[in-house]
Amino acid sequence: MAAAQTRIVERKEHVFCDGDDATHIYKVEAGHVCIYHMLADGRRQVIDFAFPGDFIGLGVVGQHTTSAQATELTRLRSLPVSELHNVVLDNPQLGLDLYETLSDELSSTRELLLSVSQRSAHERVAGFLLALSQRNARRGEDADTIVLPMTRTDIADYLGLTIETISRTFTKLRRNGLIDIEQCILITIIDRDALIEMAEGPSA
Amino acid sequence: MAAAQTRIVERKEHVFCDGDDATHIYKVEAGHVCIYHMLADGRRQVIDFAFPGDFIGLGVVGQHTTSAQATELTRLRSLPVSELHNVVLDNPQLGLDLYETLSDELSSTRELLLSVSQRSAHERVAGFLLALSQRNARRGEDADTIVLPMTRTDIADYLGLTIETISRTFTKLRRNGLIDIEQCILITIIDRDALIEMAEGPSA
DNA sequence: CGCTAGCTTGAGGTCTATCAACTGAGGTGG
DNA sequence: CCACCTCAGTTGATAGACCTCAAGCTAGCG
Repeated sequence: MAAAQTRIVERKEHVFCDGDDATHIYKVEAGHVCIYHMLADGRRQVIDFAFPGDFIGLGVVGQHTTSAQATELTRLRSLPVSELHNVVLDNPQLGLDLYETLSDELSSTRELLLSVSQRSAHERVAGFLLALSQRNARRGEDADTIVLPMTRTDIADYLGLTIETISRTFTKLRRNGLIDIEQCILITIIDRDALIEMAEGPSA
Repeated sequence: MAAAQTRIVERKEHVFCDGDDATHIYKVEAGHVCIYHMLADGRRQVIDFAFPGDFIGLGVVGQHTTSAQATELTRLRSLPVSELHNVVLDNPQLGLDLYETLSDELSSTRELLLSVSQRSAHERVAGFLLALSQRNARRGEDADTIVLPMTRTDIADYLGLTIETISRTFTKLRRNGLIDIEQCILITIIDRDALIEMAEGPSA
């Protein structure tokens, strides 16, 4: 990663846009990035949220087919894809690594597809919170305290719901004592088992 | 592909199952394969339909995370993944090719996600038929005649709808003169423009 | 000829979107 | 320092799309 450079992106600023030439790949160092797809009629599908340590812009050959927008002040490291090609040809193992990274991305997109397609609003929201919690745990942070780095709109477009439904579901979870919410963005998991049960759906 | 072997799979028989070791990759030569994911409570998400010429089993490192079931008598060519690894290490370019293949798969999964998440039942079904039509056209076959190689249940689980909704939507398309249906599986596109308009949704 | 699997059709109910009003926080300018 | 504005979120009422349950139909097959 000799040719890697640091790039700072403001809140709401785009890292790249749909249709841009895919010139770089990026690694998030600090902050968060929202990856999404836009339809002609204004409907939006959020595909992923990139957290510190995550790569974005991978698996793209010509032009980007998604847009990437920082949800807050974000620091990235960028590597030109031309460089990437050279590095891969020199080092075949890296090609396999990229293949595996991409394969992870594929399976997480499938997981999201499954949620959006088959699960109710409650299940999706509960599952979303648990996924964030697990991410915290993996990073050695507190699994029960979640700081949401994205807006309700982002969550809604990610889960295929409306902001009203997200809001109502959060409120219901709070009323039922499963979670606590402070200042909209700080979520504390109180009854994890109930949350898991809700995420898993009716019979399971 | 020196080590490739032919394999015949009966209708309803599985090529591989969720949890199996990913020992081979396959190329469909004749017939059709349905790739899906199963939830504990019986809900199913069909991820893809593999047509002749398509690869299946790519992008998997340890165990399969999906199941693959033939929808009819199907002929495959199989290559052990051990072989694949060797070939890639010998030939770095192939690694990049796999990377690109996988990247196509990722973008088509995202496309499906977009449909399931943001589009109405009518839009999804119309889009599904048009996609099949385009596939025919690409293969030099008649773009207006579609032979469905899968059941209503498969389509429903693919589009995140119920079989009843699929059936009703087909009936409505037929009544409105957009398509013709013979013996459930033979679909003829009559008014392609109207079908495109329906697939694209309200404003677009 | 009866059976099963897959498909169609109908009636009724529910979940979530839509529309709309309200609240609170944060920023800006007078 | 306060008034004003905007943006994000919450809450309520209503409507509609799709699911669920149920019955009937057709084709293939033993």
